[in-house]
Amino acid sequence: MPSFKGEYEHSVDAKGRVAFPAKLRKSLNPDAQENFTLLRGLEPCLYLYPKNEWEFVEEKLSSINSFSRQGRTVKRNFLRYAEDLTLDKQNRIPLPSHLKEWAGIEETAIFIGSGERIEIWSPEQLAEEDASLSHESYQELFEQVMSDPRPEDENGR
Amino acid sequence: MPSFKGEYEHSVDAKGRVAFPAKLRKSLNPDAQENFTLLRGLEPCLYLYPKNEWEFVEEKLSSINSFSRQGRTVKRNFLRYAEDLTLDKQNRIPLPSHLKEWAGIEETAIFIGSGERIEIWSPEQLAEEDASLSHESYQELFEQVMSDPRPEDENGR
DNA sequence: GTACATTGTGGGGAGAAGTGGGGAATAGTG
DNA sequence: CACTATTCCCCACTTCTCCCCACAATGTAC
Repeated sequence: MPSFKGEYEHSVDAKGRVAFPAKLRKSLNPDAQENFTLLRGLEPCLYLYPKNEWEFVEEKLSSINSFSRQGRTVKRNFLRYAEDLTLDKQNRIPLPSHLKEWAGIEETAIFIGSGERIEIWSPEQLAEEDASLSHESYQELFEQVMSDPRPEDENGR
Repeated sequence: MPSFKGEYEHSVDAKGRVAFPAKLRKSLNPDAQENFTLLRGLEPCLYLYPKNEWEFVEEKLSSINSFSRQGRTVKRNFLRYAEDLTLDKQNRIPLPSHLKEWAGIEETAIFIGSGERIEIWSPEQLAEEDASLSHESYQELFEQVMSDPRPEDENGR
């Protein structure tokens, strides 16, 4: 199954709508039917999961113990900022204002295909993230991660 | 299965299109059906994977944990600069402008068959890379890499 | 050598994608 | 209940991508 890839910069209009990139649309699983879940990422960006991939995330979440302090904390703070949304007839998504503000997205949004999910960044936050990653350190990290078999972690999403 | 080999120099036209070398075309797996993924290389060149080879790369990527910091950094920075593309009816590929600029490719592109993938270089960057590799150091490196059995690393792509 | 096929190179334009606005329908508030 | 705010639907325009065409150069077969 093809995964999301590429970087696309689009305008966010006055109503908070932004076009979902046509090339990313081609990588959507037909079962997902343009239904997504959008939430805060671990960096200052948003994570956009199509429905079929979000189901794996929920499966993982449901295996967490809701009665442990750690489990409750993770579930609460992961899910409280999540929202379901769908593409409109012009293939745009409405960015909820609380998520847009949190990620610092104003007039421009950058979509980054990252395998099973899509990240949505503001140009400023992305530039900061990029500035903190040198080519040398990326190269080392790449070689380390790509040559590391680590079969135990293979279902992490 | 035959692998890509050889070096071919072609013109890039004003629309960013460049002919895919006919001899490399003969080494394509018919299953790939002229579908490719193009991305930034680790050196200042582009990597072009036919679909069937890219699938192995994606398989490796999907085994990386998207919730670990290292995992998500690698996925983001590897996939954000990747794009799917297909040959047109004249067997040309459209080089996306962001990749073309990054690799310093202007009016001429050099294709280098490198086994399971193809590298695309600008003449200037290739000349620099060549200048920094003396025949002696290449010879040593060659003997070291080719005489090192290391079967664990053989799936790296 | 010639004739034909294949490969490489460049241009025009139709259709897809991106962008923005108005107004109807729905949800929220007092 | 009435009023306001938000969401959703539809439309229109601009820009970009991709399809098609044509010609020149090179390779292959006879």
